[in-house]
Amino acid sequence: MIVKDIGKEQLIRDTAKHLFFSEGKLHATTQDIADAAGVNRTLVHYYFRSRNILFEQVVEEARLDLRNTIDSVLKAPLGFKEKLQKIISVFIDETTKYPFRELFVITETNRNKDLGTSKMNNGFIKSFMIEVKREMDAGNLKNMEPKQFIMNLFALMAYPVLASQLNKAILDIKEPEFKRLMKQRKQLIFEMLYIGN
Amino acid sequence: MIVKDIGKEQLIRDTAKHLFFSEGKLHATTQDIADAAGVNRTLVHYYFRSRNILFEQVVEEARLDLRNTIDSVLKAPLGFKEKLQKIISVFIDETTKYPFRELFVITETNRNKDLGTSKMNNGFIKSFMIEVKREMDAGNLKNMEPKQFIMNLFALMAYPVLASQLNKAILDIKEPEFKRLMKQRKQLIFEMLYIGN
DNA sequence: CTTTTGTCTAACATTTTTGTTAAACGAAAG
DNA sequence: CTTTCGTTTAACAAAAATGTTAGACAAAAG
Repeated sequence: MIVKDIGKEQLIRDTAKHLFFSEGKLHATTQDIADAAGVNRTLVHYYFRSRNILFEQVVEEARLDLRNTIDSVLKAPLGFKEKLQKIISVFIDETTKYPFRELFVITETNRNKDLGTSKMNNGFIKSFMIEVKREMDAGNLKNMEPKQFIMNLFALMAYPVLASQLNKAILDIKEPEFKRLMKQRKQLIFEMLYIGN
Repeated sequence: MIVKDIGKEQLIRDTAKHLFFSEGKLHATTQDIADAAGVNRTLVHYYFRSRNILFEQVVEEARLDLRNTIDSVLKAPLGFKEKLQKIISVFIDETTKYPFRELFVITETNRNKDLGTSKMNNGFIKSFMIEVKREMDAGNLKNMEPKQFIMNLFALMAYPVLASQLNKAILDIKEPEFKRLMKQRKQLIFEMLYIGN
């Protein structure tokens, strides 16, 4: 992992993120984090006072990153078709980079039902849903409730990476083939959803 | 929760499963489990000797249940169309009953990469993939690699429930509406995948 | 040079979770 | 009735994880 020299505080935060989001070690202890960062465990407490504070910060960053990722593409000034392609592209790139980030947010959002709710929803989704409805009326998308469309979109983008180990096990495939399949998916997902031309 | 009188051992196992799979409390301690089961914590150790043994048993049961669910429908002697409908129906019913079971299996399969692999894959998926290929050639399914089709299928079935809290947050909906949307999905997923008549 | 300041660490303390033991209890067998 | 045997529990022990303190250290300020 690339290490910034800017400071141990950021190093610790980044390492925690790396353990949680890239390696999927959801139960990593302060010791695990310190070891991975190559610092003394006490330093974690020096900067964050408690594991929980570090934890909260990282969860919050994850939730924000996820939300920003979604927002930044939803509000892009593009035609629907191009926007949809961009959403898929950006989201899959992000997901590949941090395969477990969404799993992490899911787990934490489940654990603390109230906390996440208010911080995720925003106006962009609503205006995107209106666009979706318009495209359905125009015959470019299969007709359904826009909310269903969005759930389908996220499902197709997120699930395969999220459950990559399980998918590999069920389909009996190894990493190289899995990588190849993931590459195909940007185009594939678009084709599954967009039936216009 | 309905409690069988058959014995505390099974009660403890069931309670653990309930906490893990239905409530999503992935980090429940022996104390949590004992409290939820209404038994003394020592009893957990009396029957299972260690938390880890109980844990392994429950993971194994989950993996087996998931595999059995998949197998039982895959090998059903039905035409493809009916089989696909049945797969979706059974899987969604199961997922609704144990919303976190797959999340749990995913998390654990991630944690212990080697363990799960061998125990999940089996012949039924392979023969199902052949059926899928045949239906693609017949023009009843959009043409793609069968493995992609299966990932799409699982994604559409599993993700919305798995990430229900996140979906509710993003789409700004409450439980009743979410339930309604879930009910619609059996038909919807089928229609998205099966383009024949 | 010495003082200050922020960073870092070892040693210690506390809390949380897990695991063990010895004994209590009640039902069924003798 | 008393013995046996599986179940259950309280009390104790150990381990794992978190949190605190006092002081070392080095670089910058005086």
